[in-house]
Amino acid sequence: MPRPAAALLRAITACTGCREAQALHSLACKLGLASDMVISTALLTSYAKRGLVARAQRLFDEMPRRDVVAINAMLAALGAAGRVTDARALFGRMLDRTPASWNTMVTCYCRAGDLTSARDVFESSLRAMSSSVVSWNAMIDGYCKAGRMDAARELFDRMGSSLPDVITWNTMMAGYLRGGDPASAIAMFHLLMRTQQEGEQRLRPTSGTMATVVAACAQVGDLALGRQIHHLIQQKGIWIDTVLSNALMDMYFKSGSVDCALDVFRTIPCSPNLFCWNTVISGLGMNGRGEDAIAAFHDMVQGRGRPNGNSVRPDGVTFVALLSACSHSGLVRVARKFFSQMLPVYGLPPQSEHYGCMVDLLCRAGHVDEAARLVQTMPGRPNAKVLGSLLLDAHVAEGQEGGVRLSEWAARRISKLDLHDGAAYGLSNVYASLQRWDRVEEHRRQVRAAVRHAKGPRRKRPGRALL
DNA sequence: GTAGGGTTAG
Repeated sequence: MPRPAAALLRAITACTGCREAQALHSLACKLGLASDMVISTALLTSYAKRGLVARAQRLFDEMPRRDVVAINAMLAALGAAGRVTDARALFGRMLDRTPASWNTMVTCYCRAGDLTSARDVFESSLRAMSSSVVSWNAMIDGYCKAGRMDAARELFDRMGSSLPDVITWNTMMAGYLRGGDPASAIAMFHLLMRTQQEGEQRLRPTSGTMATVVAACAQVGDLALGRQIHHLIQQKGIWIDTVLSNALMDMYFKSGSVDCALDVFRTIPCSPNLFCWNTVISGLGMNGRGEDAIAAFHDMVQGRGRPNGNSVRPDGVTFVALLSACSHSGLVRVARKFFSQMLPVYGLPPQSEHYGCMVDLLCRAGHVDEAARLVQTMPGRPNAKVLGSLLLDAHVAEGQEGGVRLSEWAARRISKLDLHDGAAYGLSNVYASLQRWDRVEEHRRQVRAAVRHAKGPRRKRPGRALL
């Protein structure tokens, strides 16, 4: 490939924005490289990654010739956009399919939640002798993400001992973790280490393996194992990327080892990204270090805190972390300021979880009336999250009759929401803790009645008010 | 140039 084409290709694969992709596209045209199949395929993928399927499609349609890689790229673009029917049609027209074509279809169906079709395509790929370990991994991941760990495990076991690669193991571990079974994720990690020691050199754990098992340690609260794994990571010289850094920091923060967490933060190999900052801010907050959390926030937006650090734009999660940090440390005035700056300064309209944080914070500080005003003036109808905060926190303002009244107002509003939300069932307990036994019975009757109503033949659409 | 996994809040 001539030098300008190679340079252009590198730029296309590395580019990050829509306008950048468009600029590189027109550059390719001016250089007379637009008809180059490799360049066009890279551009197609670049558009697809930014969610610009229509542009990707046009590029594809205008290609004078299309090889199997170009078609596979288009197939993936359609799949990522959820256009299952179009993907299937294109796949059906393909004369020679590579394993990547089959795998793309499996992933496409899995993402659309159609596991039956995914399984059909997967089995066909086995029959067509066009499968690879990637097909198995894609299918297993589909089951994992659908919460069907039994089916995932069955496939994993069917693979035998030589076919699974480290990604297969990572997928299974992550599946267990996401499915709320961190103990099984840890068990698989031990099994992986044993298998590797028995001579499977392909099964060297990656930073992804370590991130998952560390997250599992954090969930079961096994700091001892977590530390051991941290040592193992250093001993094996596994590269601690931002993902693994986050998992380690999170584990240390959750176990109260703030200094260890900050040590990890200081040694992140590149400039910390949004995820890293969010982890640090929430971690400091949950350890009662509200002032430090706020300082971290300022470092984040100003690009300080690290030599040659970049400025990072906060997102909604950042503000949940920041506001709850304020809440844990009783920093009411600062929280009000940040909350009011969200839209005008940072361009982030407060969501219900942010209102929830503010309600939580105001109630804890005894500003029950202000919390009530906030909920009553928030745009849209307050949902179970916000009302739940109000319900659970308003009576914390002890001895305040207003608090109890507000709690009850929230309870009534919740009972008008969809009861399948689960929040309504928690109500009885709150009443009980308020020692209002008369209301407990009354509420339980309401819940029973509403559930009967919900199960009845005239079931309304879920998510709508029942009363 | 195309196909698979991993981290963050409450």
